[in-house]
Amino acid sequence: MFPDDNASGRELLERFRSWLQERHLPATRPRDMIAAIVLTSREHLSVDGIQRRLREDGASIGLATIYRSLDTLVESGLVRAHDFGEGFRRFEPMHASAQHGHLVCSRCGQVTEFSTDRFERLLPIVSDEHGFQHHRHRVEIHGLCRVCRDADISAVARAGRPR
Amino acid sequence: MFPDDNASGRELLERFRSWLQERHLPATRPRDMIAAIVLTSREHLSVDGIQRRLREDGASIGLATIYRSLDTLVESGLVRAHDFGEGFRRFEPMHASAQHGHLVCSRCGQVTEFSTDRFERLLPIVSDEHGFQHHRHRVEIHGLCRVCRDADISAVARAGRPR
DNA sequence: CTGGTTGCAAAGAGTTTGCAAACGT
DNA sequence: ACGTTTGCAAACTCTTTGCAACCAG
Repeated sequence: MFPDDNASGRELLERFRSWLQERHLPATRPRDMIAAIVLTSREHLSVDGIQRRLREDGASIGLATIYRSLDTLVESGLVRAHDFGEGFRRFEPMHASAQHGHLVCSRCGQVTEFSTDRFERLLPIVSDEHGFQHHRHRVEIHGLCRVCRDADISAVARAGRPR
Repeated sequence: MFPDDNASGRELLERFRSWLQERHLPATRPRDMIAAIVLTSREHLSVDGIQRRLREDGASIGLATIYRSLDTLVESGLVRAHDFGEGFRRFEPMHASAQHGHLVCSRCGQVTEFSTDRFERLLPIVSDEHGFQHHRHRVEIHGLCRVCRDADISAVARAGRPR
């Protein structure tokens, strides 16, 4: 799916630092740590997940700071916020990858990306048909990821066994 | 898009009443009013919107009751909950209409449905490719509806005029 | 220095829950 | 009568905001 190294994450981090510099915004430690975690991640992290990683790195940074840094990152255009209907948001670094949809596991919350190439040409057509000015779209498939699906099958098998 | 009468809404309401009866659950006035509002609506109502309509109908029903009735409605399978990333949920009666996507206006919040016929066959394929067990999907287009788009164009024109 | 940032705590929005009183069957 | 539902208020989760202390340029 992606090359195995996270060169693109590092590059995003550099771009964010430049973005701050251009606007004469200070590159503080908390903000940089948060940016590094979000931008080099391959996951769609939640605020909770970010805080957990920060703690793993031995930093204790307030929640408000995380939220405010994420605002800045979104404003810079290098991060996108998603609401998968879980009751909280997740944040995705804008790697060079093209438009994509999301496969969301309803059980473990894991998010996988998939190419929406085949959909791209249809969406503007649909928008036009309804007089809609298309800004962005969202294509999500909710279900069970491979791991949870297999776990489920085993569970069903166990439950079905005669007692 | 739909026939102009709300026959399908009335039928849903009847089905809900039967559903309650089957499980010996009482058909209370608050619950029935909430069901009637949600099931006969062509809109994707929010809890706030439901409460407003209840007040218009001269009823004062607690928020908790609305939430609990919605739980029941969702459980009955006659209503589906949506999270369009607005910070609250909207509820949609499951009219006989086929699978559909949503056009969500980022300015006024209006939601329009569109047929996803052209997508239907692609989604299971994508799921399979990733070992995913497909339960449901979500196709949304966010942008400006016709009304807000036109308002926007006028505003831009005004702003662009030499002063 | 000076303006932006941080951390904390308090506030805010949407939603859920505990409980006694009221209700439907 | 019985179990369910209701309304209220309190609790809860995620997120935002106010403010004094702090830090980067």
